[in-house]
Amino acid sequence: MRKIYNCDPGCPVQSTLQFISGKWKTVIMYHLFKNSKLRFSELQRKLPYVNKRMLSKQLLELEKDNIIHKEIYPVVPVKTEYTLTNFGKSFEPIVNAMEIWGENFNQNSKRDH
Amino acid sequence: MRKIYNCDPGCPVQSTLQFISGKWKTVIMYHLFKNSKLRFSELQRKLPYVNKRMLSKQLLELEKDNIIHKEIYPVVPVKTEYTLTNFGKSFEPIVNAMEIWGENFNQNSKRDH
DNA sequence: TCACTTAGGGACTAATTATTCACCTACTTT
DNA sequence: AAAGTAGGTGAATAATTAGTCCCTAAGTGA
Repeated sequence: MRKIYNCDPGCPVQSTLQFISGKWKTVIMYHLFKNSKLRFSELQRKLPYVNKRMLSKQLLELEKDNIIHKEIYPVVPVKTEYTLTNFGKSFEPIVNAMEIWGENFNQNSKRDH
Repeated sequence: MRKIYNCDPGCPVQSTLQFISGKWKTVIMYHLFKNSKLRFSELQRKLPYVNKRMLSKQLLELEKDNIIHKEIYPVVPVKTEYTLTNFGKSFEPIVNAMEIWGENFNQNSKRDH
């Protein structure tokens, strides 16, 4: 279980971190911003370094926090689809800023090498 | 030791996370953006829920990653000052976005209650 | 009938992070 | 001489995260 820190009322960054701290959450959200709808196996392919147990756990937490929505289709074999909720979408500026920073960094690393 | 994940080359968010994941890093950076220069004890006061061992470790990592700069004044008792490097400052859009999101969230929580 | 499919869950262990607590330096104040 | 100060560090422990391996459901195709 995640511990929710009793944030210093003056610290908005802390409030934000409650939801998105964790190593994979923003990455998952990033892929959902890019694709809007992804199946479990598609997410697995996009995050090959995260094993499925972990991925599953992170998705559960994101769902519990109402950041993503899971739709289960009772077909065989079963199919699931994950989408961002409106609440989840409110994190877009943050994920965007992270994306931009990372792209820049990757560019510079390539050049400097 | 932090593990640096061999990022999927296509995942800029991962690149970003290498530097700022961790529970307190962005909070520390946030305070340094607000104040530009802070002593160890001032940071302690701003993050009362983080003990100083942890604070010290996070500061060390941030310094190692060249995100902050530490200036030691050899007076008695010793005095230190932390500032953001230029590299550290490049994270401003991210920390800003987190600040804005958190402020909004705090506002809404207040209203909804 | 056997194997294969997708999307996980359960039990367990390993690795990493966070936290506590006591201790240090080198001088100043009481 | 004892206590206080700022800014830490080391050892030990607690808590959290990550990873492995095996299991299930309910068809489909060979």
